[in-house]
Amino acid sequence: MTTETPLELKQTINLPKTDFAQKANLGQTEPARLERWTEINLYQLIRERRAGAEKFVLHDGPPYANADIHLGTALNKILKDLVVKSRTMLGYDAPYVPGYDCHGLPIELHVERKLGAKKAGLPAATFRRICREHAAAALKRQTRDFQRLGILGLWENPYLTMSNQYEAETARLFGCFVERGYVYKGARPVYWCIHDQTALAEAEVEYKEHTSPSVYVKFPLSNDTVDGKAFKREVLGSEDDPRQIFFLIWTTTPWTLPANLGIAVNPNFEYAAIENGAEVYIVADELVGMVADKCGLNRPQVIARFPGSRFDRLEARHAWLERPSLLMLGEHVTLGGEADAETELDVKEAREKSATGKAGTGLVHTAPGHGHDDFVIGKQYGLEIYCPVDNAGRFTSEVEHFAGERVFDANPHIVDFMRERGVLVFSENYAHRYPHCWRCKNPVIFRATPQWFISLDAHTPEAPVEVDEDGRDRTNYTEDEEDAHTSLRELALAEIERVEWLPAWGVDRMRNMLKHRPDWCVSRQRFWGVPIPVFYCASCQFAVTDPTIINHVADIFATDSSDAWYAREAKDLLPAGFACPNCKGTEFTKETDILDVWFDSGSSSVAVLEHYPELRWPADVYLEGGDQYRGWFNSSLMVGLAAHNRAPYNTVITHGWVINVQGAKMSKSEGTGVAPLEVIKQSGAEILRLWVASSNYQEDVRASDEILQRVGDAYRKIRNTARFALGNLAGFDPTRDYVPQSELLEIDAWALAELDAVVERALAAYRAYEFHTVYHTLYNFCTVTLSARYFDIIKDRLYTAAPHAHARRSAQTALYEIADALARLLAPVLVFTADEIWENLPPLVAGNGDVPVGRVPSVHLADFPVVVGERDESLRARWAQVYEVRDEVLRALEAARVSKLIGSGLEARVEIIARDPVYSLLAQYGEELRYIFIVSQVGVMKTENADAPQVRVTVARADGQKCERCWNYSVRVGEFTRYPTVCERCIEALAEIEAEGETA
RNA sequence: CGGGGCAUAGCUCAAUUGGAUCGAGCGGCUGUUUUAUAAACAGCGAGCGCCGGAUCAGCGCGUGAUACAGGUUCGAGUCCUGUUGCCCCGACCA
Repeated sequence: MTTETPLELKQTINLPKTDFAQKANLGQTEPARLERWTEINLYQLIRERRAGAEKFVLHDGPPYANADIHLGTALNKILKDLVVKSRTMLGYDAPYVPGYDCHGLPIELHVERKLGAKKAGLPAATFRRICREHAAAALKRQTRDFQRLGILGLWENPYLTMSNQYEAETARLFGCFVERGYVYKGARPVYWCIHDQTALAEAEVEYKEHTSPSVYVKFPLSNDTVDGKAFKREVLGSEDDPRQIFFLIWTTTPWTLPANLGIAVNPNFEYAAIENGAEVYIVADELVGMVADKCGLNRPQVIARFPGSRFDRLEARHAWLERPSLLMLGEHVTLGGEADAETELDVKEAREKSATGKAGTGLVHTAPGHGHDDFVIGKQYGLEIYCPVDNAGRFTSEVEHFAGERVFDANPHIVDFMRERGVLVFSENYAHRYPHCWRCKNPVIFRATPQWFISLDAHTPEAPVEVDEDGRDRTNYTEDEEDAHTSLRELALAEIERVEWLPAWGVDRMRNMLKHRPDWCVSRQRFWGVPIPVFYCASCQFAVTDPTIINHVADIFATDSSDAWYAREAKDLLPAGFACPNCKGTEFTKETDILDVWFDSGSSSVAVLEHYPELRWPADVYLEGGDQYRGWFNSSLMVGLAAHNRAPYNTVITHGWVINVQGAKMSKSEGTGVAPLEVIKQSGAEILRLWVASSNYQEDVRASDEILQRVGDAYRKIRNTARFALGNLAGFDPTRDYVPQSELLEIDAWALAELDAVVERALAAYRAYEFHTVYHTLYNFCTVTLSARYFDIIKDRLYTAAPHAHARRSAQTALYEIADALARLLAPVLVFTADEIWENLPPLVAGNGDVPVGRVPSVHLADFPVVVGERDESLRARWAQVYEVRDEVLRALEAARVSKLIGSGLEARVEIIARDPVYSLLAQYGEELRYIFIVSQVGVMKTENADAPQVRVTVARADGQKCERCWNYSVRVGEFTRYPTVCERCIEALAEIEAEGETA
């Protein structure tokens, strides 16, 4: 018996103690931690630690190095980081090499705007240098922001599509396509300014009001073909009927009529044949009235009706030229009447307004060289991409009657001409929005120009392809038995079936796209990109497309960058002594087109995965937004097939778009956007990361202030849960105090069984890339299992038992396992907080052999917890029932509280009358029940009455006095002279504490 | 217009793949504790009647709900058809 004075009771309570702050202050602590990671070079440490482990390669789709990051970019990068970190902790060696897409039009446009008038006369090389600097600056800012998000990767050496090595590889890969015979030169309509004599990108045209002649023109049915005769018989009853059948078309660009090669109809529309004297016109049934009004036909008699599909491949004659015009089926044909307008915008506007009856006949004049839809359908039907208009917008000599005239000047002449010929049914002026050049403000035209294409359907070198004045070339095609006869499209369609798509509908979307996509036009009439490495013989115009030459050029790019294309003469880019294979000429000019930037980024799998030693081809995972089905997933697939006959990815994951609460698209201009950098500044990157993890990214993801508020609440709950565990581990030395499984108190064993189930669920979810399941599992575990139940119950034991007491060590053992597992499971999501938890776990000091000594310096170097399995499921089931009874008790306590019987639950004595299964369950726990229910006394009685409720709970005031130390009520308070205000339980604890001379 | 997707509580998500009356957490409201304290825990969630001045409790009745409308099925959030709304792609935004 000690003779010292009694202890201060408050000092004998083991209150939580930890450096793990309650308030996260993420805005400040995150950057500090990032700095520490940089100091120890955490990413490299992870690489070293995983060296030799099985590889897992996520290949980063390069964001465009133009603007600053927005919420969508953040979502994309955080998801990738979740994949990389979780695979790492699952034991893989999962390196992450980020990249940037550096070439392309948006940067050019940006630079042009900045330069303004100064751009004129600037050498291409200088212009490219400025573009390069702009991209470099943008990607630097992006890198800083990505790192701030807590994303670990090879930030000091990302891949850049504008690096020498990358540009060289891009050129070589173009050579691969050439070698396989997929590359050809064809024509394709682009916006063309006849004033500046240059191609324009869509972003470079402006739409303004413009008045065009609107004309209705009749194209006669060919009466001398078999099909034509049959059709005539169908309409008029006899092929000898003197009446002539005409297809009535409408257009606002009469100057494109000389290039007419076809007429498109919608296969799903009804068309009518109407009589006008000795002539019969075919127009869309719905538009008969409108057309008749306009064209001044009285009381048109409908003599027959057909679905549009009936006209497929019928032949009409050109309105005045000795040339056929082919009837074709196209879904782009609308009744709005504007589908044959020569601009995309007109078409779109018509669609949006779903305008009816403004103009049109439902039959669309088609000139494949002068319109986008025309081009697509023309290709489909094998029409020539015919464009008899030169750079200056003048008709070429082959155009009868109008050769040499500028197209806009020719318009009225053509109208007059048609009127004289009697092929014009009606004309009027038509005001609409029409594209104009953004620089010179003149109206632009659609004009087919020579372009390089990659064929989706070429099977062999001899496959028929389009030829233009430059001819085509198929050098050095190697007869590779296996795939020589397989087209890119076929290869691609077969390959995507082997790829795993998440979500699964991705394969449908991809298949659909591949089936219908046109040949890939890889030419861009621009400067900021990888030049198409092709030469033209100065004397015979022969196009040199030779993989050997291309590789020679690529070697130059590798050392001098593709700027060399602009800085050097053709002869300095060709091997010494190279002569034209066709005419032996030795003078060459360079191709001026550059490659489509999708070719750049599509090349990344080879250019990056085969370049960085830590990576490998193919990638395990691509993960991008759903817009990339047509973009990067597609171009990467093409390049993969050309290079290695295989898709460059095993799994493709897509995420949805970020939208606001109303489900509308995020828009900065409307103020509905959430700025990621703002969120980071105010709440921390963790909140953004937790938001990503909480959302089901396979659908569109919602973001708003309220949602982020909720996520912030959740963060604090998780943080406090961890803090409670850490605080109660003060003084716990795992190597000394750890209680073996078999000696744990039952509820502690239960908590660990629950933890194990959580670990199992979380790991399965991580493996399946279902991060929101991880989040909900962990969050639910924190709120319900731990905070509301386990922690609340064990508080009494942790605080009031003697520090060394077995019961306390038992709880601490569970807390230790929980905190450790939480840190690991949270690490991919809460990268900063998990590391902070990790640091605040009790130190592992001198070991006794059972527990490993020391801990890796960061949780990101650790593995996920291991699933024990073989859980005692009966334990979990039993406790589930106990908690059901507990809920009943809590309800009863609340009622007692409302009626002012009690305040704190410890002021209560609970009496339970239960029927059997429940009674015997409760009986097992006996004295424990008061701790489980957090009341001072519990009495359990059995009833045999089958009419009684299973459980009946009544509440009374607890007997005895409140113990000053543990606040439980006991009739024995006051019995103990040394500590007269304390209960029998505390007396024992105090005795132990005094004996050991220890406080918490 | 075409291709693809989505729609469950104010918010984030479940629902054993066609199984019974659709759930959890959060938020909200109302309280309790002051030993996780810038915290923790709990209860509550249409309405009507018994009910007569009001409140609480109890008991009883009973309604509704997976965007909307149909269909298949013994049975549908889940499968089919259509409609509406929103998103993505066809326009170089992830």
